[in-house]
Amino acid sequence: MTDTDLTTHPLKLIGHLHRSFARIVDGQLRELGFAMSQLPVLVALKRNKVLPQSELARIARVEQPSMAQLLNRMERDGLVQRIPDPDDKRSRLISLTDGASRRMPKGKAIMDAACEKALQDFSQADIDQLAALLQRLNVNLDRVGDEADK
Amino acid sequence: MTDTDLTTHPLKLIGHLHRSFARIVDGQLRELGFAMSQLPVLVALKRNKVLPQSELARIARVEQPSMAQLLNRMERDGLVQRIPDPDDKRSRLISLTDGASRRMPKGKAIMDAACEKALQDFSQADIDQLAALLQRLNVNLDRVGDEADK
DNA sequence: CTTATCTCAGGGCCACTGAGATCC
DNA sequence: CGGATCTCAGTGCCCCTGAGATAA
Repeated sequence: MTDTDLTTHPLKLIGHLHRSFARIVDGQLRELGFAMSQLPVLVALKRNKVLPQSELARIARVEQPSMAQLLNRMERDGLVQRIPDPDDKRSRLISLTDGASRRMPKGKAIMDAACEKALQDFSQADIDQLAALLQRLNVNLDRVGDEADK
Repeated sequence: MTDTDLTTHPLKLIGHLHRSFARIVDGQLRELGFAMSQLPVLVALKRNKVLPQSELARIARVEQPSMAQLLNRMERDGLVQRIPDPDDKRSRLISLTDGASRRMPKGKAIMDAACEKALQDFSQADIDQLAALLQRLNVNLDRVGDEADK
């Protein structure tokens, strides 16, 4: 009776889940100088070496000024550097600093350890099933969001 | 190759999911004067009529000053009222305003509609399975969080 | 005196909008 | 010129810590 909403609404569970996870991981990452909101940026730059701000905003799905602000903090904290784009003088290209690159594996280890603890009693089949269900949810929500954008 | 992390880490999917969902629902709720972070408070007060601030902080799992600030905004927006606790002169009791009570069903309808869209191609078995998996995750994360508190 | 409840002050983060500057 | 890219200024929300006031 008291928690019917919770069980019938997976989306509320997800909110709670996200907060718990953020609490745990964010606290540990902060000791390394990282933050969860930076992860999409860090991962994208790890893969692509160099990207313009607009592309990072697209990847992280935030507006451009939001990304600029995030990159300001990351630059202040010595995680990224901005260098002028030789091909487009309006734009600057973002890349990871050596320090950030060096600390990335440690950050990944923190994430992995947290994931492992969270999934400790899950079989591989459980994990696969969960991932499949969540991906379907993601597809649905993305479609709704795109429709709302019109 | 490009999104191995995403599929192997349900917890990243959840982050993305939470953001997409918040985007959609928060926007619609705001037109009603509600916000997602207020939901735990609104629901708890709907059930219990009257609660002290400390209890609300515990339910929403935030620190007390954070809850005070949230309640300040909610009071400013006419969602809750604070009345002196006759039994404890340190404390004030929080309750929903009539206006907020009246608008709650409409807010719930927004949530339900969003959930339905998100889950539109899910069978009942899918939903049950998803809820079960998410609840196991929640239990694990709560335990990790409690351990970290020491 | 100790503990519980709440307030105040201040800070950080993340996101937005609106208004430019600069360059393609 | 029109459009793309980024910056600047201002706002709001949400969460935190630390330092009180006041009452149990």
